[in-house]
Amino acid sequence: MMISTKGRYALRILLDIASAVPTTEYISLGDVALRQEISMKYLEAIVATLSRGGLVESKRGKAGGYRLARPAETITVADVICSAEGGISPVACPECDGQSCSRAGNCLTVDLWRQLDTMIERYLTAVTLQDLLDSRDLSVLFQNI
Amino acid sequence: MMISTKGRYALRILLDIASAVPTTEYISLGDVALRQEISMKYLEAIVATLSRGGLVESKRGKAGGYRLARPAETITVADVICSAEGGISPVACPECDGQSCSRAGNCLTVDLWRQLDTMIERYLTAVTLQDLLDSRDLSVLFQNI
DNA sequence: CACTTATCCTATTATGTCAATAGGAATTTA
DNA sequence: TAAATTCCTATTGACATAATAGGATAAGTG
Repeated sequence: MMISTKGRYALRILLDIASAVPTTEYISLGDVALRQEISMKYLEAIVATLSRGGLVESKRGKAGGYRLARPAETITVADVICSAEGGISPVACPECDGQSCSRAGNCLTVDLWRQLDTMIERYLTAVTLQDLLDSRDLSVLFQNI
Repeated sequence: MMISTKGRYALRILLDIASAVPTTEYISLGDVALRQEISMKYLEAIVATLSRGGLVESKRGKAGGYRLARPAETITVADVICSAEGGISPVACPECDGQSCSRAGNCLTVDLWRQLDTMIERYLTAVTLQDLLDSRDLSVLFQNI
């Protein structure tokens, strides 16, 4: 789980779309496919989930396409990954939720994974699409978390 | 990739072994299996990689088993995950290494994933088996990174 | 020397998710 | 009507993970 091709592609796709000069313009997946060298069909599948997640708006038919549903400053990388992959947590931790946690030995690790989750989520929430578009130095954000 | 069952189990196994009262004692996988409720055979597979990674020492035959190869203070969670899963990076990033990075659009994301890797690795390197055994408050370590 | 308890070694299977593709239906514009 | 595009449902292939199986080797014990 965590960050697979789907998530990485989703981010690239959104950055591509967000680069449109009037941000109100609709970008077709055909154009994105050419620029990003990802197959149309796969793009469709990924964008569908982004659309369901409310990150992009679509317009069908000729001269249709996709555009961001919100300003790039308000869309975080966490939003993108969550939407594309249905979650961020790097640890699918069955021990955490429920009964099996009764064993004392396990619970030594629960806090570790929780803390890790928190950390990753904070970081990815701190970075927006606009930050990436501006090629901002992320190590600054990294310090401030 | 990232942290799968194998990695989580590996950590639990090592903590179990590390809990032995004289730390020089050899703990059999049979005992670990009972306490951790993991099948012997699966344990064997996981411990084999930990052994190859130099984290545990074994003793064969009757009254044999496993013990830590180094003090628990010197074994980090990063060591364990690396050994069990062959790496930590949550992003298998083919864009990062090599030719396809020529496209400018992609490179907006490379720094993000690098930074994330660094962050996770630092955190998991900051936590040792002993920290977990002591049930130390990890949020303190978390702040100091 | 047997016997028992272990680790070790090499396969194999089953499951599931990911990555990618395929074909066509619905919609909008010109 | 025609072209371009999003939408919808299904399917496939490949691969990694999770787990199991059977036996070989080693070491202690009576």
